[in-house]
Amino acid sequence: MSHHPNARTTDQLRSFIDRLERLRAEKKALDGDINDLKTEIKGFGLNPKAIEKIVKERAETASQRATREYTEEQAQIYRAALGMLDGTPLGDAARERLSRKPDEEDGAEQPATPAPAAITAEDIAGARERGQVDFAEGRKVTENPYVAGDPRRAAWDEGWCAASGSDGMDIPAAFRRPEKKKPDPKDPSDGENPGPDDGG
Amino acid sequence: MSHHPNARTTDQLRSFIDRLERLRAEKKALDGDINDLKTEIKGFGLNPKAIEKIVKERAETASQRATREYTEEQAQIYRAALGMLDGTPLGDAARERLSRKPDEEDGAEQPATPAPAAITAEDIAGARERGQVDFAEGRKVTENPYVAGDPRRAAWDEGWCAASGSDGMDIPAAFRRPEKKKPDPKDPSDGENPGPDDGG
Amino acid sequence: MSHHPNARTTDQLRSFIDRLERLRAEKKALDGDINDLKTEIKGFGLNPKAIEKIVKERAETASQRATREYTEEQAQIYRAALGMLDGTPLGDAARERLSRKPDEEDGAEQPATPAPAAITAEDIAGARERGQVDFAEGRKVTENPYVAGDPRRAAWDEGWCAASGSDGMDIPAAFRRPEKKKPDPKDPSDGENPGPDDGG
Amino acid sequence: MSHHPNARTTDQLRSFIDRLERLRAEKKALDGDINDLKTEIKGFGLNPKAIEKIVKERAETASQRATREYTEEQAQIYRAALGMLDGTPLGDAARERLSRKPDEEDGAEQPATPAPAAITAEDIAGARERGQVDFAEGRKVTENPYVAGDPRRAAWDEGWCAASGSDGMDIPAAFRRPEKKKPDPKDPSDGENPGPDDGG
DNA sequence: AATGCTCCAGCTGAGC
DNA sequence: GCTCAGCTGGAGCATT
Repeated sequence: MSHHPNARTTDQLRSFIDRLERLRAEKKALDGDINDLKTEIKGFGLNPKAIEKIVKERAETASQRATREYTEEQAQIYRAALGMLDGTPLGDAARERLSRKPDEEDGAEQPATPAPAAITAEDIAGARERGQVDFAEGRKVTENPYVAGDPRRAAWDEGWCAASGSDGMDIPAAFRRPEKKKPDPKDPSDGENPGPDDGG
Repeated sequence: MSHHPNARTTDQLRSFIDRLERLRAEKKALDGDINDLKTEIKGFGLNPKAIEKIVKERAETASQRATREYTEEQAQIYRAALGMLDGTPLGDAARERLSRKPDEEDGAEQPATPAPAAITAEDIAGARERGQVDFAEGRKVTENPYVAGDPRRAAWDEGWCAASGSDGMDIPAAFRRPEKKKPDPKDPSDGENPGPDDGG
Repeated sequence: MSHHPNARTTDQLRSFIDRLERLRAEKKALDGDINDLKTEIKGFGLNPKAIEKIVKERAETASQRATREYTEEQAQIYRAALGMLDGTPLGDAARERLSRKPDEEDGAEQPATPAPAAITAEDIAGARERGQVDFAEGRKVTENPYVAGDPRRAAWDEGWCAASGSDGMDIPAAFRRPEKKKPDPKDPSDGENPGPDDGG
Repeated sequence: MSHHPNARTTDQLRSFIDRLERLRAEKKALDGDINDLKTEIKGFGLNPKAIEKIVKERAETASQRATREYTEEQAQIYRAALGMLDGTPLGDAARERLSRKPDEEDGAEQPATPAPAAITAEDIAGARERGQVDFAEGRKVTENPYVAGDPRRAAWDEGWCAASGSDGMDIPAAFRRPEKKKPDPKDPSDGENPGPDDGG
């Protein structure tokens, strides 16, 4: 007993507790940092929630993303069936899905995107460039020349946005979150263009 | 003490506990019912998750919906700026938002939807009907004649889906959830058309 | 098309949604009821949180209870080892646990409670009765004659409490929750007898 | 436009996203570390859940602790009233609370702990030492000479445990978590000394 | 600003 | 052995 060789157990216990507490503290600190960052984002005029959404998406694995999108497609199909499609037409994926014959169901890796046939990567790049040009020439973002379902449509969008982001304005208006002008919660001018009641 | 007028307190206590337990039990029972329902849905070949999504949306208040959509718009704008728009072009709302002049920011209730100018409720109804006809004539869902951004586009979609839902097939293929054909999780043929790994 | 035999799918979809919404609504209603009940309890002068605790305990299975208590014992032993035992001496179970020889660990169902040897159910009943008598004779609840670790101690407690509950006062003082006399959160007279800041 | 001074907005956006992702990653890493630690604890023969409990307690503010203990007291009183006191006699605080006159309710900072009158810090220290001595002399932990309610009781416990922790055994048996010897869930020898079904 | 509630993710025990 | 449902703890949100 002179040299209690295992007050060690108690020491270990103490050490475990210390380590646990330290780890929890670090986690808490990170929470603080994240909050600070969100504040900074808000202060900069951007929308933290939207950014978080993007971060979450980027964190998804391929299969998670697939599942999520797949579910969303089905939801859209159901909405259409129920007559709930309210100004948000079917997405491309849902559209493509509906156009399949029953027996070519999933698995069967057929051409997939039905129409665009001959669209190449260059076409895409071209569309992007054209979006930039169109912006420079004063066309509006609503004047995308490509039809929905055409992959070039998104590319043109990107080009237009890219150009619009480098035009000298400090923050493009649409990027900014509108001022918190406490909108009367009783009349959200429902359905028109709401703007936020920032907390949901 | 013959008539302890307030063993009542203890009785009350007991009663409170009983009531609480009963309520909690009922809640638990409902959880069970919901699970059963989901099983039934799955058994019927529909996707419970997608249905839940719809239910949730329908439960939203106008302002919640507004906020959610608004956040999504901004996220899309950010994605465009980052070059992440991957085949999913800008939604109408985001597009409309980007087309505004900085000074007509939100609040100012100007015409809102920019272009469609003269589109009336009748036009919408007509588009819906045309969707039904087009389905009957064998056109594909991808052949929606209306341009994105045009509200008639969604109406046509609805019409097409409504018609396609009453054509005699028992469950339209696209409604069904594909068989659980254990997709190799290593190769979700990412981006193509995944189908689900239903649990996510 | 005259007799779309399977607008049934859409009908089913609609029905599923209805049922889901109904179930969720019922659940929500129950939440409301529970809240009302808590309000009622508070209004009656009892402590809803404490009651919830009891309800939760009663809902536990034997094995859950066993596990919970076992964990608590170990926590107590650890606390003792760390010198954290702050006026809350070791519980009986922990005490009993510490007194075992290593090799008679658990499983081995030996006499278990070490000392009380000859205490019978009648002794317990007697102790309970004595608690009632002692209350009637004006003894204080702190004057429990049984030593800790003796099962009769709890029985006496129960008897005393039972008697004290039927003495004509409408709600025994200790049952009541003290008025919300906004205690200065800066000086909770920490450690003495705090009373609540009810939310925690 | 030669030096688009505010592709800066997009750059900022990118930066915000990077920072957010980094912070979230660090948090996730910490979760991993915590899990590793728990595994280590388990491997060492100690009970992670019990340790977590201690860590949580230590993290509590004074007022949180006060509230928690207060609620527990009331729960005990209610249990007593309901005849649920199952071998776990009233705690000191509850006992003290019950012994008050209605009008000296809380707030009024009267002597509080009723009896112990003259017990000093030295008495406490003495009791602790005596616990150590008693352990050395072979007394059992159940032979605590102090009556429940007496603060020296806990001190003696601590002393006894401290001594028992340095006696040369590597891990005192009671510290260890028993092996996972799949206890028959039908007969947890409920109420005796259960040992764990570790997860609850 | 603080607290209570709701939702979600991560973990744990059961079942094929 | 792996997946699945259930649960518990934490984070976000609404409210006062």
